[in-house]
Amino acid sequence: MPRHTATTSARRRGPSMADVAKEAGVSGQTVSRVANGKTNVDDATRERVLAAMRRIGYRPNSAARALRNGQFRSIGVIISALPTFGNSRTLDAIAAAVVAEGFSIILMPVTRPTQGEVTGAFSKLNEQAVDGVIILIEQHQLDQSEIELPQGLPVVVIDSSARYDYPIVDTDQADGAARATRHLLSLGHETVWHIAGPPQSYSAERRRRSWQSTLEQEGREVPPVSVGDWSPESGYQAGLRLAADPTVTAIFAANDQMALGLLRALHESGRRVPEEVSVVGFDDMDESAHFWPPLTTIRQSFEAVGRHAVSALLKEIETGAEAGEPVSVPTELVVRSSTAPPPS
Amino acid sequence: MPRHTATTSARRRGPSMADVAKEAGVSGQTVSRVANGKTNVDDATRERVLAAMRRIGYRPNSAARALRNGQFRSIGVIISALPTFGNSRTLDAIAAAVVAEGFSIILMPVTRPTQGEVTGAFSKLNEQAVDGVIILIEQHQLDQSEIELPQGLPVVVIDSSARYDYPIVDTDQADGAARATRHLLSLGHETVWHIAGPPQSYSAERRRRSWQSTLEQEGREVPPVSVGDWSPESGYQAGLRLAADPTVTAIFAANDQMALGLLRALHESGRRVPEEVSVVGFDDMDESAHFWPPLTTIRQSFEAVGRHAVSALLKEIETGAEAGEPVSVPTELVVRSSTAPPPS
DNA sequence: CGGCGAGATGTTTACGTCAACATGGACGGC
DNA sequence: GCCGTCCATGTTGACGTAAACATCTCGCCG
Repeated sequence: MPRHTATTSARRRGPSMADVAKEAGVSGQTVSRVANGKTNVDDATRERVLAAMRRIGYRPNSAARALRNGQFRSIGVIISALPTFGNSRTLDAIAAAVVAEGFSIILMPVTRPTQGEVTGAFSKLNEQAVDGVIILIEQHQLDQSEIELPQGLPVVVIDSSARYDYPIVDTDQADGAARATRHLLSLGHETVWHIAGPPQSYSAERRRRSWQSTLEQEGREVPPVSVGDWSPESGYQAGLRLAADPTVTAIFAANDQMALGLLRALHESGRRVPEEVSVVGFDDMDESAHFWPPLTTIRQSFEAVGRHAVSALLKEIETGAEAGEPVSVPTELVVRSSTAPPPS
Repeated sequence: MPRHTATTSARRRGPSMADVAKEAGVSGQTVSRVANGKTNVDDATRERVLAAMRRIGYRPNSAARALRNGQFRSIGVIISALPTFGNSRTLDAIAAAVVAEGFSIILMPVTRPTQGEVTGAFSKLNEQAVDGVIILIEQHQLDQSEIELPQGLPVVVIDSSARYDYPIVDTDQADGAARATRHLLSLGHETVWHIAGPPQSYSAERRRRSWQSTLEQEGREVPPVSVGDWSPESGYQAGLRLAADPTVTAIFAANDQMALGLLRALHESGRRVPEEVSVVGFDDMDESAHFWPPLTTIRQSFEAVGRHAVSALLKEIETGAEAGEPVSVPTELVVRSSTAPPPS
């Protein structure tokens, strides 16, 4: 590697407290006091320092501050499948809550949710740069074997199996799936078919199990499950098969995207929604109200999930307390035009 | 604020190089050399140090490293409307590219894209913690008056007006809109109607202008514009009005979400797509292929935009060079089932 | 067999900030 | 008028790292 002179590629360092101090004719410590809003500074002096700061464009150096305090005031988010509807919403809520607390947020994307990638995310992005971590990973083989997270770093897990020792925040998946199933049953349908998400996903599993046990509780037959991968395409494929069976009158898709594909399959097969077949989704995406027909679905509050995750993490960071109670965020049934009583 | 003893809320600092040095019986400097993969270390010594690191769980302290080097190896992303389809995709691409370069990424969300919020994002999250910034803001009043960005911090702007002095990376909006318009014209439609995005959005403006000038070039009448706000609901409202006019046979919606609302309005009004009315969208969301009918649209590569933004920024960081050439990412017409020749 | 260079390792110091302690002046009570 | 107090401000040092420089040990060549 060639040597450069200081001006070439080296970042020219910004002005430091010492520069401000010289400019204002005070000591560095006084500058520090002003920068941190301490009260024991004469008003005139404070003004002079503030003016000097503005004049030379002083910005506090967060690295030095972090080094001094042993705290970074920032939290990391390990996330996979960021552009996913739910994940991006949750991330947004997390980010908003985090900055509201005066922390900043470091994003650690992983391409695939494998064990190695996740542990790598910790070490690769030197984990000494965060005070805590939120793990937001859709489907994980993680559960296969314990993943080792660095020493005493506070961690909150969203949407995980209960295998972790860390606080968990999530939507009440079981309750949502039960609502969807009961809604269809209460309209008079004999039973409810299901297009599930990928079995590696813990949310998908919970929705599937809850759908099943709700049917069993009501003494209904449990039809075979179609398995998708959350994508509209997989919903479409499953829908094509379901549409061919005239006994199918009610379908619960594990998310809105698969419901969209399902609707398309039903249209193409000439099965009218909701007159012949009723459909319920899960998520309540922005788009769902404008599907054709507008989709009845289960709304989950990603915002609440994000907020709870942040507050749990911050509490853990401040008190040093280990894992608190898991938090379960309730869901809501949104009835639109894709459900109706079965044809008589 | 009450005083705590060291064990209470104070983050217990992890082991430092000094600890490793003592454990391995070498000097701190040698530990540093091993940590940084320098070659001038005896193999036996290196092994010993590595073992010591593992034994006591050493992690490099990035704050101290940043302080020493004057570099953070991290870049900030100022983003508004994160959960938006395009933004989350772009952010994902940015994140992937950034970590591939060994940098980490700090998220700075702003709730509204006002001048104050954006400048606040710089100072609030002490901007000394990043080596550069990518601004990803959908619609901005920013252009109203110059926003003052901190001194010599490298900046890349995505989807902005040309008012900035910073490198700009964006989709070739004009080209995309022209493709959409010409596609409809080439099917035999007399003219093309347009549902535009919000006028504050520079992308929306460019799409609208390109649609208009394409029509003018072809000597077609330019119908009045419907203005939406990107949401399916606004597309639906505009669609209701358009559907009532029997002379409307071809509509170009400025994004897929508004196209979705438009499709619903056409269905509700009993206007068949594509037999009576053709529709083209813009974005090519995952869902678009499964709209009813599957949507003809303009695909833009958010991935390419993200990648280019990162490489432009990194180049600027390394060389210190000011604003490079703006980058324009091409679009692609994806023909599906929502377009056809007009009814004869 | 003395000297010299190369490579391994140690020592010093500075990066920017802020807690802890030190200093120094003003003011009030007796 | 002397002393104790309080408040503004200054000085010192340490956080963990790594560049620069210093030292020490070999081995090789003349």
